[in-house]
Amino acid sequence: MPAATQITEKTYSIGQVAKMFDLSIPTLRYYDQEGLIPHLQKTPAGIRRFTQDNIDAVRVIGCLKSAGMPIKEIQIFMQKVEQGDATLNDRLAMFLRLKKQVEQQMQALQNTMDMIDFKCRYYGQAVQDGTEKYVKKQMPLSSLVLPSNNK
Amino acid sequence: MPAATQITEKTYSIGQVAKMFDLSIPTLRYYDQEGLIPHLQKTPAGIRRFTQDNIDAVRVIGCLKSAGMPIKEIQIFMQKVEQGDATLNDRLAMFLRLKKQVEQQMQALQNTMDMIDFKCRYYGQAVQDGTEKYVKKQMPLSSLVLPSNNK
DNA sequence: GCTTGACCTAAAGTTAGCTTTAGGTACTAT
DNA sequence: ATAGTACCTAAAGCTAACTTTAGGTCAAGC
Repeated sequence: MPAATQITEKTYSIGQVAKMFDLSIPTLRYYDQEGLIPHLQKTPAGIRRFTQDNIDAVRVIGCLKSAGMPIKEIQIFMQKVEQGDATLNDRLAMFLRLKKQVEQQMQALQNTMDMIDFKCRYYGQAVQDGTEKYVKKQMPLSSLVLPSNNK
Repeated sequence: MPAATQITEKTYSIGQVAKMFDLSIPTLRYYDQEGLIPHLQKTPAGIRRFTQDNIDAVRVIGCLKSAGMPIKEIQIFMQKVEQGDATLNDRLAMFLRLKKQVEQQMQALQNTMDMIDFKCRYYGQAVQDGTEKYVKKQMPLSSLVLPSNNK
């Protein structure tokens, strides 16, 4: 064994991380300020150094955000991450809940897509006719039935 | 033929429409103010009366919003609706563009779902192990490959 | 030794999309 | 006629998620 077993992990500057994720530097600082990046360290001079774990956290933030989760809730999740193994159950429960929410979002987006497809057909015909007059009666919006909300 | 052919279409109050779509009354007024509801009429006393067309417009607003379209753009679209048949091409083009955007959103949401599924498996194992220690090495986040961005 | 570029903090500013407030009008039933 | 309910406008207020501003540190290269 070496006398000084200091495994200095590779780290990245805030600018490098910003480019990786196409985020602005102030945004990353804001995330840090809000406690969204567990265990993010600074050099004695006060410069942030991102470890792989920190980078993974930024990736998870992106995921949670695109699932529509507000910053405050992401904060709560990251606090649980900081608390270690005692919160594993909570974190699993959180992702299971999130999965259901995202399933609903996908269904909602599919409904939106159905409406858009309808409108594409509608306006496709209207453009052919040169007027909306005929298509308006033959393809009323009411002919687009919303899918039953199966629970 | 009757002497006075006044086809008085059935109309709805703002409160009724609010309930139909589960929107607040101020929200509907705000939409009207922003010009999102073409041809919305008021009684001489200034009370809004929603025709079927107006109600269809509210439904379309909901669709465009859930497609992530900002109010300002919905406004532009509704202005084209008000301009009549001359803008049919524009409106078709708009929905075709929107369709592509929503396809991308669905792909993004699928990626989010993949991450969530991964985290469910990850924390499921961690909970079984009683610690994150082992699963962290065996299932690093990097093992979740992002799908190639096929154009 | 001085300029350049990347970083820092604290605090104020911005934008979207509503919501709330304050004060008033108009049918509806008792 | 008066109480209640639903509607109205104009304007101010609110929240989230950043962004911008102002002023400063630090290490590297010329």
